[in-house]
Amino acid sequence: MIQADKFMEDKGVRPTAMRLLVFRFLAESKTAKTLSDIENAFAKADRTTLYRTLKTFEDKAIVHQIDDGTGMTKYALCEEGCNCAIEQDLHLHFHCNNCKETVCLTAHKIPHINLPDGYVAEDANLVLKGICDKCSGQ
Amino acid sequence: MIQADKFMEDKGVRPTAMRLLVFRFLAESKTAKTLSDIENAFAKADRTTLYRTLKTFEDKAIVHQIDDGTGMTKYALCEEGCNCAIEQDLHLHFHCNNCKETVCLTAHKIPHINLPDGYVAEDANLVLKGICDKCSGQ
DNA sequence: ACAATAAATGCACTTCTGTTGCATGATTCC
DNA sequence: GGAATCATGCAACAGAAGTGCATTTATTGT
Repeated sequence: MIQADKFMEDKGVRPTAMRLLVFRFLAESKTAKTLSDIENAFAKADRTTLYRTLKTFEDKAIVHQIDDGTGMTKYALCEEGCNCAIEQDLHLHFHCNNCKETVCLTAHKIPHINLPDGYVAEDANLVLKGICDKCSGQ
Repeated sequence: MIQADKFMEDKGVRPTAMRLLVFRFLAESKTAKTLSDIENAFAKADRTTLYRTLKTFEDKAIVHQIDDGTGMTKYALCEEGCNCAIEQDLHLHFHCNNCKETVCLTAHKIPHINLPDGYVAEDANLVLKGICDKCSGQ
């Protein structure tokens, strides 16, 4: 992992203490996290600050939002080379019905779909649900 | 369209006045509707009643929920032969960024995805976003 | 270094959707 | 007709998302 503060400055985000903590928390997470997850991870954190921190991160293509159908938006770090900034990085997400965690499957892109005449796709969201590798005992 | 009340009785749902209205409203809709949409369509309707009506419809496989990423769950009638009751009917949904409407593309099934070892898919949700046929002027 | 400016943070509050409890009204069954 | 069951409506709550504003912290220019 590169230096977090240098990385953030390169992205045009001031590396404050809180932001570095959030960044590192997400970096160490293997799964996508909700705002509440992050809030609970730091006892003294204010929800609004975290909310705006994540929004800033999103604007600067440091994290991307994930809507896995649980009703709570989750956040995950963009991978090296994730081009969320320019266009949507159309990898799919997997939500485990057992451990309730959601992971990015960055290697798996959403396949192209032939739409009826007149429909123009600009974005896509594919969420698979089932049992993840850890829960399937493999 | 078959008789709505007979259809509902076959499904095991008592065809009350409100339910028939909701059913007909959804039947006449080309797009998926939110609870608020339905609420606004009938001035004197109570939100709770509509909420439970939709829940009942869902249990009896008359409608299915759609999560198009807008944050509001939408509802659409199940098609003839839609097997939501037995298993998920994995058709995809299209959300228009222009008119904000969401439609079922029942003819388009979600393609099979090869997952990494240990992952077992049980369900899937694919939402494409862009411009619909009406808004693209075709 | 110091003032002026800009950015980040924290608190309070609002809004909106989804949801449940409970009392009342309508329907079915015997 | 009366009991039981189901549907409805009102009120209230929960949780997440979002906004406004004041305060603190950092940056800039001189």
